Amino acid sequence: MDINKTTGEILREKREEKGLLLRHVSAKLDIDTAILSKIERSERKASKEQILKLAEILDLNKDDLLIQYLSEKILYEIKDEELGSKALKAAERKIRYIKKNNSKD
Amino acid sequence: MDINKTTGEILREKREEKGLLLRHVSAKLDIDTAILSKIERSERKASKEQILKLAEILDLNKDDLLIQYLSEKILYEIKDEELGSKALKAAERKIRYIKKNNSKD
DNA sequence: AAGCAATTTGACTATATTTGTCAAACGGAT
DNA sequence: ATCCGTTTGACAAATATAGTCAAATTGCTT
Repeated sequence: MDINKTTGEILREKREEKGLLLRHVSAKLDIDTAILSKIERSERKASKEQILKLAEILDLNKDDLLIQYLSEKILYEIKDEELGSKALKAAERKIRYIKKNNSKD
Repeated sequence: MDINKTTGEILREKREEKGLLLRHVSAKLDIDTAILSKIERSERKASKEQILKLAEILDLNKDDLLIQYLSEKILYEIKDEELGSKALKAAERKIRYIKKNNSKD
C-alpha cells in the first residue's frame, strides 16, 4: 500500500483489481454508488466504519488502511497552513508526552 | 510557551498575568464570556481567527500559539486511535513528499 | 453510430455538529 | 448577605456532513 496514494486511489485500484463494480461494493456498505464514487475520487471522506468495512470487502490490511485514512485526515487539518509541519512535530512531542505520563495507569 | 500545556491553559495564564477579565477579552473577540471561559477550560475549541486575535490581545507570539493550536487539533483527530502515532508519522512522510513535488511551482 | 452498462454530477434533503446567546448558579472576598 | 468574576446548561441559529435520486456522461461492444 503506497503511502503517497490517496485513500481513494487505493480503494479504486483494489476494487478494480478484484473486478468489482461500485454497485457491488456500495451495496455491501449500504450507501449509494454516488457516494462511493466520490470517496474514490477524494471528493468525499469516508467514515471510519466505512473504511473498516472496505478493508474487509477488498481484502486490504485493516491497520494499513486505517493509518492511511487517519494520516489523510490529519493532513486535511493543516493543508493550507504555513506552519503545518511544525504543528505535526509539536503533535508528536505531545503524544509522546501523554504516553509517557499515562504509563502510570 | 510550554508545549505540554493546553491552548486553554496558555490563554488563561497569560490573561491572568495581564490582569484582564474574561469580560475584557471576550469583548475584543466579540463573543460571550461564556465561550471564552469554555475555550480556556478546553471545553470548546477556538477558531483560527480567534486564536490570532487572542495572540494580539494577550501579546503572545502568533506562530507559537498557532502551532500550539494546530497541534491540538491534530491530536484531537487521533486521540482515541490505537494507531495514532503511526498515522502521525505517515502524515509527516506525506507532507514531505508533497513539499518535494511542489518545489516545481 | 447506436445501445448499454458503469460512473459521475449536481440538485436536493435530512441530520449532526458547531458556534453562539442568555440567564441562572456558583465561589470567594469583603 | 452582597458583589463580582466565572461557570454551567438549556436553547437557537448557522454551518457542515451524509445521504438519495435522477439525469448526464463515459466507454465499450457490436
